[in-house]
Amino acid sequence: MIIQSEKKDGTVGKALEILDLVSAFERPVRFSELLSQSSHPKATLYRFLQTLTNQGMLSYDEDRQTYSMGLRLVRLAHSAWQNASLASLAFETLNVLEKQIGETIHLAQMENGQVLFVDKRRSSVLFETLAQTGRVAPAHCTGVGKAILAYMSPERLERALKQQAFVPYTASTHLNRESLISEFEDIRKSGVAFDREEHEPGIISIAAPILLNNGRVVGSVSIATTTTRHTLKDLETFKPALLSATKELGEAATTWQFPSPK
Amino acid sequence: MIIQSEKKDGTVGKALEILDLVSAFERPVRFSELLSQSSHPKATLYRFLQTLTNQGMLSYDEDRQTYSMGLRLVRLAHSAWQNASLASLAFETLNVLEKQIGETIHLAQMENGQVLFVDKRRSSVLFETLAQTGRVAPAHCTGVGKAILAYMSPERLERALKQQAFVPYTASTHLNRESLISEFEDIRKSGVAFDREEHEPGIISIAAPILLNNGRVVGSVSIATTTTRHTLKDLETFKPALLSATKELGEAATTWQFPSPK
DNA sequence: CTTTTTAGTTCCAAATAATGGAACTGTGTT
DNA sequence: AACACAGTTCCATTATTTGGAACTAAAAAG
Repeated sequence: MIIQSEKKDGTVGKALEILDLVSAFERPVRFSELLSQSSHPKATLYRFLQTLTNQGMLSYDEDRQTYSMGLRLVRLAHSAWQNASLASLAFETLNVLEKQIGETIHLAQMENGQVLFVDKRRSSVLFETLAQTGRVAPAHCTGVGKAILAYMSPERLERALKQQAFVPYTASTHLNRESLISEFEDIRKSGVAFDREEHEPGIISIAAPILLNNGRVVGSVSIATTTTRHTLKDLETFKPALLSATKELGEAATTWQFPSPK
Repeated sequence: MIIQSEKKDGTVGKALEILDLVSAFERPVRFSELLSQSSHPKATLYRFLQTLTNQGMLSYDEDRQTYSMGLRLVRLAHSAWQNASLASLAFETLNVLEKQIGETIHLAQMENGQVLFVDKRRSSVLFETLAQTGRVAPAHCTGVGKAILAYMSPERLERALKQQAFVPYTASTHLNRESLISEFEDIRKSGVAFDREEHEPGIISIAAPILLNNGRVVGSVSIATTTTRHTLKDLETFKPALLSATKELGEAATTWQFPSPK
């Protein structure tokens, strides 16, 4: 879905590419399945899988001869989540917002042109959005994604747009760069981005960027609901609470010296 | 704390070692700090950090010149957590147990000789244990750890014991292999392991292994509390509920063909 | 303001590790 | 028993990693 950056990072880059490959299957996968999806020769792929398994980045089921993602990733990711994501910083603010709003709340950051959810609060168990912590979604068709894109520097934006595949998830999904960009001015004017069922039918959201003092955008927060429960107009009423939360987060991120993305 | 397995896995292994190194700092870290902790020459370490940053496994803060863990790990770990951990499998069972017991519940698996928490339910916010999802703890001084060790095959156990550093966290922590092993027979006889303030003063727990039909242990569940709220005797009363939950999980894991660790 | 120290970055020939075609092994199938 | 197929090992060739040293930029000392 996402157009991969074709950087040359030697052996390490290739190995990590294989992690992405295994991850894409979302289930235990056989050697031959991976081989058919990979450009590497048999022996090369085999050796990579051995190394990664050995290292705990993958796990191998001997009985079924299948590879899946390894638990070492869970350990390493905990560290990332704690020390390099907005999640720890935002914990209390999201608690407050959650209580105040009573709808599903997402905290997202950009990762390689995609939206990465680093926290999620689900007030109602009656509906599930696709998002969970650690999950990714396309940027071009989500509230959180558009809220971030609209505030990016031209260079960052250019890089991010190149990574968008503009997959048409629903009838209202932006289908190309121009259509998407045309929305940005409105977003900057109002300070919020709406997801008008662009990713999932029946799911709408309002999202706002988290901005550092220097103007750089580091992430975004969204309030999501279903069309059966609320209209876009209803979401508008959450705007003050949302903006107050994102303002607080922006200040916290600045104070805590959260890295400004270039 | 953990004795690293000194396997030679070429460039990829070395790169991943550096991820562990950065992770160990638990905060953004400068090049020179890493250099002093690493056996690599300056230029080599420098190149590794570049590659890993480039790949999103680390993130680099240009202003402060510090490295932290990268968000790509969070994305990859989501996949691991969903498809290769007991967490998805155990979700409902833990929900039930949580309601039934009203104490903190942990779901753990082994990762490189350490206990890795793959889910945690905190019924009371009044006390915090060190455990969170993705966090690791030593095996030799935790209920979840001992419950797993006691049921391991001799070969697995030997490997795991070699990785124990026997750090004395409290006065009751097992200080050597023999002391630890001497407890295993009791654990197997009763089916549960107790943490008698061996990891954190004031924190006790009862834990039980999750066993596949073929007898292999894949993880464990614990119920933890504080000494101010309960005694070890009180924990004993949770035993039936705990064992019923782990039995259910063992059956589920067998049915769903959860990989048997060798 | 100049010198010195320290931290981070680049370079390149030598050393080492990755590569992949082909041969091999083991399991299941006709 | 012969075959097909998935997975594994081998090893000479090729390409990448390696790290000492030189370099640059920024900070501290004089």
